[in-house]
Amino acid sequence: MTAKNRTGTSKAVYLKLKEQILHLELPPGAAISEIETAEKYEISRTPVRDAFKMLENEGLLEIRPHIGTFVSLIDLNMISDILYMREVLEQAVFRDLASIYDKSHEFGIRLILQKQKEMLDSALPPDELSRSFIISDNIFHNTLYELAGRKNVMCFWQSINSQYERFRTFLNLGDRENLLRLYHGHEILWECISHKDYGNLSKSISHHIYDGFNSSTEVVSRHPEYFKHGKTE
Amino acid sequence: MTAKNRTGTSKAVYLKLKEQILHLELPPGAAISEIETAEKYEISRTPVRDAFKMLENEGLLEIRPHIGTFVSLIDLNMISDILYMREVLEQAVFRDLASIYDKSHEFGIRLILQKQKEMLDSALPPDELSRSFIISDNIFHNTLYELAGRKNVMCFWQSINSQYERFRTFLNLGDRENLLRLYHGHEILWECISHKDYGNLSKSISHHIYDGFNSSTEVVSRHPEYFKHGKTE
DNA sequence: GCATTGACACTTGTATACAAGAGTGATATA
DNA sequence: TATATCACTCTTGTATACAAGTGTCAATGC
Repeated sequence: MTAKNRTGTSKAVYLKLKEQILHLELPPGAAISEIETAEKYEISRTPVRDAFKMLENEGLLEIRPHIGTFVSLIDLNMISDILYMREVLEQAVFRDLASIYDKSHEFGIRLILQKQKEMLDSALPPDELSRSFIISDNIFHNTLYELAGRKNVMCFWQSINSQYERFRTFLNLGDRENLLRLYHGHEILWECISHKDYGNLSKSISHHIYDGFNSSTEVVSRHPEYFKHGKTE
Repeated sequence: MTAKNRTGTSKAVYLKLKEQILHLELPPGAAISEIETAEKYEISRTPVRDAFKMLENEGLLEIRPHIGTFVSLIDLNMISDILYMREVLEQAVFRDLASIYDKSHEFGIRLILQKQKEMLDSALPPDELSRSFIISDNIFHNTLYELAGRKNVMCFWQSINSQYERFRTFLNLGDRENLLRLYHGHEILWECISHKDYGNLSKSISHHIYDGFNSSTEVVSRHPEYFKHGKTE
């Protein structure tokens, strides 16, 4: 973290902290101080404050004036609603994409899918595999949104996706078995789109999204302190 | 703007500026300086900067480092995608609401609708009528989301709704005739929900949302400098 | 006349000092 | 012993000084 930059310092801190939060190195509920962070990266409080505000906007931090700043607890109700939005939006967007699908779209998508398959067949260490695959997963979805002409929907989406990303990491949805299921989900998704199979498209999207989430109760109960258990309404 | 507060100053400035932007008192493209704003409200640059960042997050300001800060142009592609998301999400949420509807929901909604009717029948000056009605319009939609048990969806929604609000003001969708159409849209919407009339529900939502937007080209062409006419893709 | 250059006035980004809320714990008092 | 109070230290909020990028425009050299 060079201290010479006169621009981009805030963003660098933001990205660094975000990574640590998403990978649970900064666990939910942890206290995080402006001064501490500033000293750690040898910068002043100002860019740190900027970064904190950005993370607060994404729901990853909770700033309580004159008390402290804390990594936000995982709000299962929020996660549920995020998945709901994703389900509804993707069903609509991908249905639109299927309706305008033509052969020219094939190549780009096949390329991404093949890359994912190669990753899974490779001998990458689990941690690295997981990280690479999730990046490629995002690219896959981004590309579909873009082909459907709904780039803005994707843009907006990324701003609230952080909380779900963290949850996904927590569930350790990154092991090989889960990644394989994700990959097969992608293949099925694309089959449905390219064959304009609207009936199975909706079902495969819902399954793809909620896969893993519904079987999370057992894992969640092992770290109750990470979760917000407010009023269930 | 009291300068004695040690908390809440940023938020106050944010709300004030947001109001001015949404009501086009600060028109799209206008330059707005941190120092100027700070002097105007007799505070320092710090809370002004915070407010600017918040508005940038909502897409209402564009901060160009070392150049200046400008009220963002209205991006019609973005508006289109926002309406699309709203259409898709509301169709899903309201359909869910219809499926769990029972008589106990009736009273609260009827109360809101009656209030709106009274507004329209009153002799309020157009400006005030418009403002009050839009607030009540938001309450109406909020309540429906809440009844459907999707409060978080609404929350998230409000964070990207600002740009649409501004566009709506620009179109002068606040005149009595348009407000009446909005009101009738509400009545029809609620009829569909309470009678579980799924077929007409989707249609009336789409109509309610796009009403006014499609007839906007003429008005838009009168102020081309307010709009972003980037690549149409 | 034209192009280049450099001083200058602006902007936002960053660093730092101070203000004030909020919790903690020791101490004085009943 | 129980309780209230006050000092201390932590936090974030705000004010201000300085750094550095960017564009303007006039002066200078050709």
